[in-house]
Amino acid sequence: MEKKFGFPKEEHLTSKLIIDRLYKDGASVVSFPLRAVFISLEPQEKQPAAAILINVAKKRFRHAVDRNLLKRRIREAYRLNKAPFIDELGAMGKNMAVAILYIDNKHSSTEYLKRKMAKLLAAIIEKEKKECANS
RNA sequence: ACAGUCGAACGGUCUGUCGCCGUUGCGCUAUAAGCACAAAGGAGGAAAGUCCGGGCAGCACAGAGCAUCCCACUUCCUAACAGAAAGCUGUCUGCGAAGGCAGAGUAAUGCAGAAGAAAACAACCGCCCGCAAGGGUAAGGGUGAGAAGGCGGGGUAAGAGCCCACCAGCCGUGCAGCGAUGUACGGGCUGUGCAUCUUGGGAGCUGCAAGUUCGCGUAUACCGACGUUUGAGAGCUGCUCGUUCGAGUCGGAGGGUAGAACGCUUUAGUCGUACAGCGAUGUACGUCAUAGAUGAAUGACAGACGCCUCUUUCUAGAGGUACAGAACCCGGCUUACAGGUCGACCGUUUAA
Repeated sequence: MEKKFGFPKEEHLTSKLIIDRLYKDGASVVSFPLRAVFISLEPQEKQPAAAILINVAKKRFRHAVDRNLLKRRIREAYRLNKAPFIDELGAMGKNMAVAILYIDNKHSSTEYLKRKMAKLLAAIIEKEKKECANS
């Protein structure tokens, strides 16, 4: 049985090539204080449905401790909310690379981030569906 | 008891749910490898700033000269240092324990300098001698950080180390100290700061995105300049000399890759004991093995307990719980920090 709430290394986005493409061509969705940049990829074997990158800008939080705390909270928010998102992607037969950026200058609680994360992921699916319908 | 100085060490604990990282064990599948399960681990005193020093790595290294940069009381420690220890001299703060700051040399040149009469072969006012011309004079004057070493006495026409006592500085000798230096005696008679400079010691350059190996992939197609002993160009620290290599090199334009492993954690290592030393530290023996990520793990959430402050119906409530996150590794420095602990010492008060 697959673990529902895991976040193994395969789901981290690490390829420099894909990251460059993502920032260049990716579509964007905002659910304040989160912003997602994403791009759909050709499905490949042995690849998870979604690869995620979390980023908190040094410009907004000067200390590494603050950035780490936010990245961890965002990661938890994603980990606990990803199941429906993955299912949808599976249904559409797509792989996706997503960068999640934090665009506030203040800290946010985990509870708040969870709610916003659910919204954000739903918005990605919606936008991608529209995209498919158009093309 | 209160207030303080210096030094040392610490800087949360536990439970539950869901996760992350590498290690080890075991099982499964057909090797490679992957998957599942389990176990024990998984940020700091500053991990920070990246300011010094070293290890390590690559490249370079016949030699000479010039320049550049860093250090500067003494002895000592160290792998090394701009660091530490123990001292020395001057000065400032404090009743004190203590603490801060400065510390190679000054031969030559320059600056100070819009002050002041004068910044070192001085003479504006003043004082003295003199009819005057002129001469003597650093005691008094205002300026300045600094005015002919300070202060008192003698002395003198008035004055002056001109002479004397004491003090400061300089030189010499003796004594004490490894030494900086201190001290005693003697001597002549003495202006300040800064820069350049001088003396002594030191410095090759670049940093783990170093570097090594494997893998993937391509293209020198094209254009321009110079050139093969009439030597393009490159290396040798920044320059010069000198020297070595040398048949391609440089620029434009364009193409490909950006995955993995090693480096990577065992060390100038931790802790303990003994010995040596005032001390930094060293030696010997024993002991322990303790993060290794790479778009970057070491967590999120909930609860309980500590600790601190305030309130209080006196056993509860409210609030707070810092600074801060490894990135090759060490030794320092600097900066940030809720809270409390220990040791030595100092002052005041009380008691004995």
